[in-house]
Amino acid sequence: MPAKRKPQAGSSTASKRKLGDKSSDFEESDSQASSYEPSPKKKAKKSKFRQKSSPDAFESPSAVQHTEKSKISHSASIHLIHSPLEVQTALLQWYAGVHASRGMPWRKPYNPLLGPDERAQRAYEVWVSEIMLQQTQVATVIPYYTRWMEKFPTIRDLAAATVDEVNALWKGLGYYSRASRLLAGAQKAVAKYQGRLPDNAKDMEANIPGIGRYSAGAICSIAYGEHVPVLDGNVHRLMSRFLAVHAPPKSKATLDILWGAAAAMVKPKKHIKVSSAQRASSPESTLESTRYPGDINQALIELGRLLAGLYEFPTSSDVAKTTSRTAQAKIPHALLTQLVVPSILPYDAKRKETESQHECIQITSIKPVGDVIHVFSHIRKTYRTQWVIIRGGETPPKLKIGGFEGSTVPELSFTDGGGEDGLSASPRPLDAMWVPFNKVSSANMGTGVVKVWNSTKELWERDIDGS
DNA sequence: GTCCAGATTT
DNA sequence: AAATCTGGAC
Repeated sequence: MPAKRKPQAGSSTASKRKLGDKSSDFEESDSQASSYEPSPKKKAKKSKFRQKSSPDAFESPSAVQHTEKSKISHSASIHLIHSPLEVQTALLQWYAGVHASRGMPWRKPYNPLLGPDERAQRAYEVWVSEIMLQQTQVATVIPYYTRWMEKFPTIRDLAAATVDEVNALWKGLGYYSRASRLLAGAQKAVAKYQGRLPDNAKDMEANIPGIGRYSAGAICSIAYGEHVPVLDGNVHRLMSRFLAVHAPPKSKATLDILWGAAAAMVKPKKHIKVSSAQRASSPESTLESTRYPGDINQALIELGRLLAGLYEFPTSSDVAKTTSRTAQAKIPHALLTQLVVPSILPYDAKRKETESQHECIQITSIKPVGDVIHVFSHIRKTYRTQWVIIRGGETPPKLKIGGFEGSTVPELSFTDGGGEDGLSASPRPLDAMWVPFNKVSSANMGTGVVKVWNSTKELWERDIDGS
């Protein structure tokens, strides 16, 4: 998914990261389970998976370095969404608060009462926006979109236009072949479909030039309410992290997993029969009726896109390469100041009987995990990771984020590595950034997995036990 | 992202 | 020979 709906410029490191980048590989061999290999590549393109010879400092105790292309030995089921409803709820709740924030003129609330013609008009609008968004970021597209709709309010207006008129409006967007396909698509829709874009993704993709799997899914879910998935670069990034996928990002196996996950998100729920009277009185059913596939897809895209407001684990920047192992072990204690915590006991201090578990937190263990290299554009960053166990407190400590201390923790937490990420929004609990320990890699180091809030307690307790 | 041409598989 | 996959171009 190269050129596409670009993430907000300069927002964060993640926008430049290659998902599944294998610049370094640490995967704890995880004995059991099936062996899942992302698409059997023909010849051994070993060079592509450059190995990292663990430099200086220390060796990672649990990391295993592979000399061959690593195979992932775990059940493929970890890459499935196990409670789509739960995730959907959190996602839509998040989206409800941001969907209108960027003033996208093509984004309108889904109206299930619309008739065929009105839906087709919506499809036209979404279509134009989607094609423009494939190559340009939202802020830039808006004025182009507005001008376009003024000149060609309906698909019939577009169909009647000349290439020159279209190109004139497209000027500055580049990729003119898209503009000409837009025109060709409109003409075909008028000539063969009574001026209405096909109302289902399959037909749309098969018959309208310039519309592929992604666009068909986006347009049909948003305009027609069809339960079809979308997977663009943003959703790819989101789902990769959510499911802790660490594999060649473009391989068929990886794509299959991600499309499957995207499909699970919009899978229609066999709704329980509710009378309109019940619906009116039950907030539950009201929410249920609000779960339109188009909203889910847009929410996924939106969450995967800017990427600002992402969080990383507490990090100390610019640590000298020569820092000794002993000196490094002292860093985590200083990092506690980045957390919202009750009083802190020194690492080595013996806990006095009088000191309540709840009033004090204390680091009880610090272990080097190994180095993780994060490469994005021209920057190459080494994370010297340490596994720190913190004991005490009633709940997982939250990250102190400038000015937002104490605000509400959203149900969805999404984090990213990279020190230059804009840290905004509300503080996240540390455990919301939890990443399966055996999956620490360049692809997800410092990257939190989106977690549904009500599942974090369990994770927290499990981590404390060190199991 | 989509399209297309060449390679591969059934 | 049709269906599917893959890598590069726009």
